Amino acid sequence: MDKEFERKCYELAYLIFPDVHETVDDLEVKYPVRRLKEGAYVTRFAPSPTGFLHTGALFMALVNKVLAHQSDGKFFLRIEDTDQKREVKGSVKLFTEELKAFGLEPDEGVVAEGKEEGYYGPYTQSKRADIYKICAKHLVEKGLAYPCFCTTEMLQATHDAQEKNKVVPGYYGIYAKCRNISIDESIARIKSGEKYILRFRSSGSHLNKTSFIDGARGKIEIAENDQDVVLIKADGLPTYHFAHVCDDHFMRTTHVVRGEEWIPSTPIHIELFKAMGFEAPTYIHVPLILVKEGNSKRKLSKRKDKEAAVSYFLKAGYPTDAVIEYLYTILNSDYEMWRNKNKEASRDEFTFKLNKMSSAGSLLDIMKLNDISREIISKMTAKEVLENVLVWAKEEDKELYDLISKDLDYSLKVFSLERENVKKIRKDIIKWEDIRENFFYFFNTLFSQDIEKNGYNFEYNDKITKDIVNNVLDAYLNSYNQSHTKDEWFANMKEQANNLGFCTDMKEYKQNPDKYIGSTADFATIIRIAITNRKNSPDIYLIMQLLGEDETKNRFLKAMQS
RNA sequence: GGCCCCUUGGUCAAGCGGUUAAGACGCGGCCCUCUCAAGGCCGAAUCAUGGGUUCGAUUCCCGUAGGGGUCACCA
Repeated sequence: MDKEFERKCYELAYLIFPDVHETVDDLEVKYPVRRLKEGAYVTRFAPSPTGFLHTGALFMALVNKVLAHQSDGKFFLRIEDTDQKREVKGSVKLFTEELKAFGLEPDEGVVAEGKEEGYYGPYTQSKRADIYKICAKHLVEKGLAYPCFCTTEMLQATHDAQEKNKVVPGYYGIYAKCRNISIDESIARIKSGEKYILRFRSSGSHLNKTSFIDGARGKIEIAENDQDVVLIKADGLPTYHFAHVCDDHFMRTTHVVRGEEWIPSTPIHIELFKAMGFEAPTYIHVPLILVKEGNSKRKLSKRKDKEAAVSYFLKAGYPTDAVIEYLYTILNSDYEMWRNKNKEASRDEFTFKLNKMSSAGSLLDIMKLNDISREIISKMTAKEVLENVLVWAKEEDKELYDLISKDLDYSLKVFSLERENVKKIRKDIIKWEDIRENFFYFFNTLFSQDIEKNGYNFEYNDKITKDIVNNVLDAYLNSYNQSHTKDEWFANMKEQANNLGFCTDMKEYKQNPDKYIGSTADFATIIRIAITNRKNSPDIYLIMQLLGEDETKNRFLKAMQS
């Protein structure tokens, strides 16, 4: 009887997979266990090519890479393209380029569009059909997989009835209609050309509990799987569940890092690994990155949140290093502490610990990222800033790129402003996008554009009238001397201010504001606006030195004529 | 709804039975100052809730609430 059943299973397997001659054992030989140092992690990043790289995915890739590299292991990239309907072309190119931009390029696998490296490939699921067939055939032979002839409508009807009767929905037990079809009948129906898919024959029960040790969370207890999940879809490609098992076994993945949304389906995977006779990897479920909406939190959504796409950070010009540094702070709870003690150290010196990984979802904190980014940029030399800005502007702000690259020596001086040879480095750039607003007045074209668009923003009031402004500018222009030192320059400004009725003693001014037109600060503000058309700016002395005497004087004249 | 995960200030969080409950970002104030950014100093702000266990609970156990996830021939 058993022998007879076994024979029939083989017959069915042969009928379904007439062209498959290799066996699972052949694959074991073809993809041998990796020869790596004891304790080395083999991890992977396995996105679906659906159009854009999600910020949460970047986080996942980071965890994977850090774990692998910290243990002298391997980190590979696999493309999970078994859902052809959702596939967006160009995704692979985008993913590989963006990962590279953040320093998260894989050691193995899909390294660029149309380019794979490594001995465990192919690393694109749609090219692995043969492997899945071999594995599926193996299960059919063992009686652990069977053809299912149910139509989508039938499945839907069952599902609805289950919902109505408040029983656990799904394809299992008595609801698994095709599970008990005899092999003879299955063979006959397949031969007659009836359409079918392949399902797993689960031996579990949701009444029983099973558990697994999550690498970050510890023991997780959960109901056993009893669903006869689909293994091979009508299009001949495997479902995620089956592909995951076949791929991660034969790619010899040791640790699967994935989002916590996968916890509920882990029992399926564990049962599948067991059915195939494979050892399951260690699962590490990481929290989702959330965003605040009203009083609650939700997953970063690509439709609502621009930050959900990694490309946002690239476009805005955040140094990729800043984004990674920020991600580290939510990756390991003691990272910030470590960073404060080791300000100059490389991140590679930090030991990432799985048990220090937060298990609650974190809110994406743009303010924090901004702070980190500002700090990182403040540590760059003018030359580094220039190089970074050029790379960014070339892609994102062509006009700015042309202006900056026209006179590199001048641009370098501009970026040196309050950056080099100073005690206190200016910290007002968060991302390269900010460069335009912070430095536009150094470029005549942009300065003129600004005046044209906004006019001068002198803040006239009862005391500071248009006449006063013109008097200030006139007096200042006439006394202006480009060769003044900073002290001479300041002394001169005070003198001019004093002559026109401004108070040059702040304490005195605060006590008797009515006696004066304004203070030195007000006087300086008028000068500042003439030069930059902004109320706030870095040291105006330095700005005028950089602009040069002619341009400085031009700007005073221009302001007076307005 | 079933099942699972999570819960310390606005945010990221340290804490592992006894603490004035760290630190960082953000916020407020003051100082410095030609303005801004920065910097210095100071400050406000947290253990979701109810029961246990204990001499003592933020910490251990149970329940409740809240948030999130998941229940496809998607991944």
